[in-house]
Parts: sequence; structure tokens; C-alpha cells
Amino acid sequence: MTEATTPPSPELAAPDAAPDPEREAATKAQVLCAAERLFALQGFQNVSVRDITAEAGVNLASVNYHFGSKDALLFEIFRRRTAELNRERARMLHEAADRHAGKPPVREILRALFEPPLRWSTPESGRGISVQFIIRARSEGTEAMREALRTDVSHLRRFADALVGARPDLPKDEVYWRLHFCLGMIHNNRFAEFDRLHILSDGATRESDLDALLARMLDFAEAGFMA
Amino acid sequence: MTEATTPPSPELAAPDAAPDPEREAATKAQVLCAAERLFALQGFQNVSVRDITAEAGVNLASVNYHFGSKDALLFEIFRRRTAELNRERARMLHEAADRHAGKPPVREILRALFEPPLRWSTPESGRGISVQFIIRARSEGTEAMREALRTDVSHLRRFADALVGARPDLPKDEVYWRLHFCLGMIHNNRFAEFDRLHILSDGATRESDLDALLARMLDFAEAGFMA
DNA sequence: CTAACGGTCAAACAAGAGTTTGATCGGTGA
DNA sequence: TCACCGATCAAACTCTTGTTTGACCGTTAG
Repeated sequence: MTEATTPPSPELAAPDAAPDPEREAATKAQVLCAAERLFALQGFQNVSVRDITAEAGVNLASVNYHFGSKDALLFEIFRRRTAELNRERARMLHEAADRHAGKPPVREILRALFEPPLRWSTPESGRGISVQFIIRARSEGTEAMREALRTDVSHLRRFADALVGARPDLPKDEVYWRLHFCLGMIHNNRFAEFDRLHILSDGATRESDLDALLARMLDFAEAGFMA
Repeated sequence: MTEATTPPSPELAAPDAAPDPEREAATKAQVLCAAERLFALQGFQNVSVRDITAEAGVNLASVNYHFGSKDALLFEIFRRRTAELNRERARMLHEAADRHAGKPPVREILRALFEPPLRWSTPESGRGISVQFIIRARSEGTEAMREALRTDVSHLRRFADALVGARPDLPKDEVYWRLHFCLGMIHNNRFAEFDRLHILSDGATRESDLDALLARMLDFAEAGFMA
């Protein structure tokens, strides 16, 4: 009655010893999947718990039972996705460092920053929803989510340090600012923004070609960093 | 009973013939001011009509009486602010064209794009709230607002055309993409993003100096456009 | 003077939100 | 066998939301 902590929490979607194997932890997974899609498409406040459970085909109480609250469900999805994204970025940065004797050039650093979310956005990846979710969380999320985004800059520090190493002649704060600008380029990659771009260009711009878009972004950002 | 159109609508905040001069149309202005600030700081869905009227010191029914609905109030603020911003940008672009025989260089075009929202964000301007509001509207706004943002690209077309003129050697779609990247740089200028930047740089970056920030943004974006 | 009008007010309304509650079901282990 | 336990279910609860209502007040036009 007092507190609503999540139950035992078997690390989620882990098919370990369950009574009814047909929908044991399937409920949790269905909720997570439906919630992420609805949140990404319609926004956090525009989606009710009833919308989620209806979409997932589960009972209304499932959200509070498995996650404690709607906000906690949001934060859980957010935590997973950002962790995944940061892990993938860190891996690419690490590989780039290996390829360049620990001193990767600016373009390779930026590639590690840009490519993961871009690759997720491809139709074959099917994770464009996750990217939209993360971008949306940045402005519409809970205060807890924004706080986490604000304070946890550890993954960004890796990139900042690498960029400082690639441009040791540049003042550090200048590097930080330019990294900030690069991040803005990514966050602008939303459905609505692409729509506007399409209209502006009379359909001349298509974001379907991942490699072409990545090259465009890298050309622009690398030149900006080299200024 | 059937429809809730705005009353006569005396063009808003216009002190024309009123019964009680002390708070005649002042109510409307108070509501607009309070609503803009609250929406900008807390988000659209997180602010209730009661919050607005309490902050404005007016009656709860004022919003529906003067604006028809909460959404209409939002759209009204949004319409004004974007119109103001676009007007100021267009003016700067026009002046730049005058200074350069109708063919302003890339940097001057981008300055007309960047400077107005940056200048609004200065403490002495006191319109940082309006900038935050516009940025927030881009992702959290009503469907009507997003639709307006998507479809009304006329003001952007002026900038796109000018940029095409400044870089005639570049494919047009490349220009559109790079303009898209530049817009992303602006939209990233939110309180939360600045906070993260501060933490990342251990306080080395301060956005207080307008001219320095504008120069940084122009250096970065111009170099990107010249790539 | 008086009828009409625009604006403000307190109060209530209906709809929807997130959350909680017991009951029920189906395996598990003593 | 039977008591337990996690998971699911329908239903209700409480709170907040945006909106509407009808009365009241001061001014203006006839």
C-alpha cells in the first residue's frame, strides 16, 4: 500500500522458469514494445496507460504491476535504449581508436557519434522507433529522465576527450561547443523535420540512403570542426 | 453552446474603447504572458489552464472566453512568436542582400538565420522564454502547430534560395541538407542542453556572451557549408 | 431611465487520467 | 493433497483535466 516497487524483476524478458510459458514474461515485453512505439509516435503525455495495454493486448493493471508506474515504465525504456546507443557508440569509438593507434581523426570520432542512431533509423533495422523515442525523451521526458540526460555525461566525455586529442591545437571549450553543435545535428533528425525538408526541396531530398546521409553529415560536421 | 469561437477579438492587447481601462484587455495580455512562460518552462501538457490563470491572476474561465480553448491559446502564442521571428530573420536577410548587391555570402545568410533567436535569448532581451517556447512547440506542440511548421516553409525557402545563390556550384539538395543541419544547431539551444554542456566542460563554456556564441556557430556552420 | 452588452466570477460538469483493489487462475513445493 | 505464490483480470477509486454554466457588475446606446 505504501510503496509500489517493481516486483521481483527477473531482469525483464528473460525466459526463466515461468508457470505459463506461452505468456509468462511475454506480458512485460509486449508492454515495453507497445509503449515504446506509442510514445515515440504520439508523445509521452498523449499516450495513456490504457492505450498501451490495449495495444499490447494485456490487462490495464499490468503496467503498475510490472513497472510500478507509468513514469517508471518510461524511464525503463529510456534507460535501456540510451544504454544500448551509448554502448554501440563507445564500441565504434574504441574500434576507431584501435585502427588509428589510439588517436582517431575527427571524422572517425564523429562517425562513431552519428552512425549508430542513423543505422537504427534504416527501415531494415526497424529501430527507428527507438531513435524517435530517445529524441522525444530529450524534451518531453520526465524530470528524472532529463536529469539523467543532463548529469550523465560520461559517454559524452569519451567523445570530447577523443576530439580534444584529434584537435590539440583547439581550445578545449571550443571543442565542447562544436561537439554541442554536432549533437544538435542529430537531434534534428525527426520525422517532422524530414517532412519539412522534403517539402522545402520538393522531394529532392530522400533520407532513405543511410550512407549518403551519413557522408553528408560527416562532411558538414568535419569541416565545421576543422574551421 | 454549439461552437466556441473567439468573441469579437479586438486584435488582442489593443487598448481600444473599453469599460474598465484598468484591466480591460489586460486580462488577455496577462494570460498570453503567463501561458508563454509556463509552457516554455514546463512543457505544454504539464501546464493546466488553472496553472495559467492562477499565474496570470485572472479567472479560470478567461482562457476559454478569450481564446476558445487551451489549444487555441497555444496556437495563438505560437503563431505570433514564429511570425515575429520569421519577420526579423527576413529583415536581416534582406539587409544582407542590400549590402552585397543581392548576393550575400553564406556567412551573412547564416547570420540572419542564427542571430535573431540568439539575440532573443540574451538576459537583457528577456525573450529567452519565447525562444524556448518556439523550440518546445516544435516537438511538443499540437498537431495543428506541427502541421503549420511542416507545411509553411515559405520563410525557409528564402534562406534556401539565398544559399543556393551563394553556392551555385553545390547541388541544390546538398544545400537543403546543410540548411537542415544548421537548423538543428539552433534547436539544440535549450536550457537542458546548455546544462549538459556546462557539466561536460566543467563550467568552461558560458553561453552568456552572445557575440562569441554567434561567432562560434557561424564559424562552424560556414565551414560546413563550404565543405 | 432602462435595456443590452461585454467581461468577470464562483461553481459545477463530464471525461479522462493513473492507480489500487480483491478475486481468480494455474502451476510448485512441502 | 493442499496451502502457497506470482500473474492476470474486471472493477472501482480518486484526482485532475478542459470546458460550460448562469449570475453579477459596470458601461453604453436608445
